[in-house]
Amino acid sequence: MTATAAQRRAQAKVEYDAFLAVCPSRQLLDRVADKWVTLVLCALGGGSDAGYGEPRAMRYSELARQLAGVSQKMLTQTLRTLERDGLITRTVTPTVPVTVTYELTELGASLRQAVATLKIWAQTHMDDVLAHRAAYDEVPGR
Amino acid sequence: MTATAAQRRAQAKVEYDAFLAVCPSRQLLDRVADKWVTLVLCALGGGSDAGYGEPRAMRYSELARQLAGVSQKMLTQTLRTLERDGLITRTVTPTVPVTVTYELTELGASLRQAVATLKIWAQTHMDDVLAHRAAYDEVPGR
DNA sequence: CGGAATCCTAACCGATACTG
DNA sequence: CAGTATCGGTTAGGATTCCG
Repeated sequence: MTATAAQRRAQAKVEYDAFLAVCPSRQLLDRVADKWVTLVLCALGGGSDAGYGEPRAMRYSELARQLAGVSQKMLTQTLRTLERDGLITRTVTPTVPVTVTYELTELGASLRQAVATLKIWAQTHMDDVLAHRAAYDEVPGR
Repeated sequence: MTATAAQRRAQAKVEYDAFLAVCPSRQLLDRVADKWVTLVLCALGGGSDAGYGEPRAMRYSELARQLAGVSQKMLTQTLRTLERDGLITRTVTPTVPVTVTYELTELGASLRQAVATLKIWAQTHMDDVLAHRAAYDEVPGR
């Protein structure tokens, strides 16, 4: 007996998943998708979400203060993955107590620029989206 | 007794969370973050992840076939939120059995363009990222 | 100060079954 | 064909505690 329809579908799914796993866009999106990734990028980029300054190095505790909502677990985790991906650098200065600073790499800065274009879109069109959303929610039967 | 340090931190967190909740960039990112949102946008945009065609209407089952990994629950859910946000339209044709087609709106098409810039970045820099990642993983003690 | 390790809950999501 | 409804497993992520 040859493959059933269900088996063929399962196979297609596996292949598609494998494709997505190595798709560069997908990998990037998975990074950017993370709430704290973009916020850290922003903070190190020298601006809060509005307004831009010069990129600058920040200490762990500075970041924790600026991103008020983050747990230290998520902050550490986020910083690790960003370091691993070469988007930021981690510098340990052996003072007492120890001082750790984080800074955008060139690669990280360029990613921040790319993400900024999404921000532009958001500022231009997000009120449209919200209007549609409100209109949609007006209709009772759904 | 006035507010403790812990209380002040908690307060800051609440305010920051509230800020993020209404931040347009954040709201957009939360949408784009969704794995299937970008893939549906892409499919309706007429291209798989590589290559572009003309935007075109697609039926529910066509989408399900092209996005091989998606469960019908996630597909429906994704389509609903996109429709709610005015990014796609849903058209029901009362044939027997019923035919439903989805199509990008102008707004949706423009978002797809914006996301495409991220794709450019990915194609340009993602191998750098992967190289950093591999180098980082080489070092045993972490 | 800058973490690492542990526990625990909320949500997400897939699989399955049923419907107009 | 194009969904809706329900159940259950997985897991992301917060709170807490401890360490160099």
